[in-house]
Amino acid sequence: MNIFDLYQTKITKLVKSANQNKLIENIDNIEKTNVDLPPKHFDCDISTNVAMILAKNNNTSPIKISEILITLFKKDFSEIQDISFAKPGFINIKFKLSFWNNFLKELINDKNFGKNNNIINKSYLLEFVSANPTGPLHVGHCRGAILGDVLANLLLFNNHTVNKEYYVNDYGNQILYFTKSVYYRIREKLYNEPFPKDNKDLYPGDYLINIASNIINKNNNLNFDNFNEISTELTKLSVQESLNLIKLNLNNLGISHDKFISETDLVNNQEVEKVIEKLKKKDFVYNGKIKAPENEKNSNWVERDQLLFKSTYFGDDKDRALQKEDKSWTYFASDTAYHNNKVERKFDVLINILGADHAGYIKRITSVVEALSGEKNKLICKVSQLVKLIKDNKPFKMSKRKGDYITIEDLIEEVGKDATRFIMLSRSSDVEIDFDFTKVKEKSKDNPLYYVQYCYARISSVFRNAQLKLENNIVIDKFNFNYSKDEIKIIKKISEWPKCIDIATNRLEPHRIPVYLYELASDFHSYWNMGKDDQSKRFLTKENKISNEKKVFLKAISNVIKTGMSIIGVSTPDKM
RNA sequence: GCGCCUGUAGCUCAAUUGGAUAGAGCGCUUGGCUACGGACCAGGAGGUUCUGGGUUCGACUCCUAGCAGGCGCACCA
Repeated sequence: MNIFDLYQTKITKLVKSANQNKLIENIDNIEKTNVDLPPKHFDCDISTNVAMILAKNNNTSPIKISEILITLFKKDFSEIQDISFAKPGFINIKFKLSFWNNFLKELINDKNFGKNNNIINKSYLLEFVSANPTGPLHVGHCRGAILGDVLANLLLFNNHTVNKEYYVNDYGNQILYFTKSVYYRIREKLYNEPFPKDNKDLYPGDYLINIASNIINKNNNLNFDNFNEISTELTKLSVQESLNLIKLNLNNLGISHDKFISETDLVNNQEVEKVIEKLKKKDFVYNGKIKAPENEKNSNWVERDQLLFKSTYFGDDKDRALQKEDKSWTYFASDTAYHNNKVERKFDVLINILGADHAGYIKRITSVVEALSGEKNKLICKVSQLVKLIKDNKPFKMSKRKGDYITIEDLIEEVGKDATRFIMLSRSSDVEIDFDFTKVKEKSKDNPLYYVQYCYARISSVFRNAQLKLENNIVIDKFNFNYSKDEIKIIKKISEWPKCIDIATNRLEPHRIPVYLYELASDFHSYWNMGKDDQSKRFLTKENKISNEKKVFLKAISNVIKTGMSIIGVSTPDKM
């Protein structure tokens, strides 16, 4: 139950009937009203701006409107204890205890408390990670990976359908160089030939040695004497080995995709030609030249005639190349084919999670999706900003070349899966994260993750001491508890949970969940410590018994913590 | 030069789609453990929300013009 939505509906209804009874003449902008949380220093529970909204069109003052509405409220809503007007025009409502008792009664055994049951379910295609299959993932990749995974969890929690996909860029020059690198490592192993370290195009990382060994061991029928003869086969094997590493990384982070889509397959199945025909028919493809960029280092700019997509039509800076000089497809062309494939599968919404370094790509890919689907905003691109690594108080630049980078394996080993997920999620994805590797290791004790987990562990401990099981449903007939002000404060916080989920889902901003959970945990710890001075705030009696009132209170808190933590994909241990 | 992101307390960040007196953590500072687990809590100091203009009853939030930092700007992927 979202009490804010509930009251929004109630208020709208009330205003409409006031309108029919000629009490309020003009209610055109009734949609603009909202129901919100009042500031802390007001002794009330919810607040609405409806009087200010209606005052304008009716050419009157908010106080006049509020007088009418308050009278109606008092008549119709028995759960209201107090309702008042506050400058500059808010109506503040305070509920009776019975309201909060009913609220708890509804959510106490509801494992899905927070879910919005009123929204229309949609089908989503969520593409994320999609890192090149040329080696294991590094720390930079994992932010987007976690973001995507949690977005999927959020959408699923709200009953949407979600397909999680990984687009495998196993086509093009990078893959050719990667395969060649593997080839040289194989020759190094078999024939003792030194790896050409001065070739800047090759991948020097040590992990290639393992990949090479694996390929040799699994394929003793292959002849490695001539690269050209085995290049197709070797590409496949090398990509496969890379993907195994990547899947292992993702698995360590608790992430799994439903589907891996191969770029090579799309190209081999003529999907690129198909989509270009489709775009040509709509007159979005032509042969032409691109203008040189206006930066300084364009002295060696070569103007070429190329097959171009008319992305300027959709507001892009320039049209984008689909074909290279040698007539092979650009990355953008095959990605267009992939997105056409997505469009043809008829999802309601497409979402791509991109790293900040690919943000410049968004305009052209959303343009092409609009061209193909005829729908604006069919594709939503979510950018995850950089993770700035800091080591020993210095920025730490990762370099694959030097073998100087932090892998996901390092990270999980040092920090742990749960802490990694929690930290990566606790900031808005629009903001860069400082990830101080040294500090996170040292200070893992005062990590916000533990603060929230500790809350759950404390509640578990109370139930354990009372010989009860926290996960069992609570069976109580009468909810007429006399909660104190400090308890109501936490119950009110719980009532914000559905709103938090709503906003996080609608705006695709999962960071709101760890932020909320931290606040809830903070309120709880604060209450817990009150028990030291005040017997009535202790959960257990001397005989280790717990009252129904306290049982319900704790269960409600633990439900929200548990649900929230499972959405962000971290554990809630009973003991720490 | 252009595009995207960011600019809030000394530092790292929140701020419920435009609400009322802008909140946390760290750091600084004063207190609290014969414990329902102190991985905790209570208090204090700390703000011209980068700047100017605009819209609005109301702006950290929207518009506009700047300033500063980050990322990107070819046929790489």
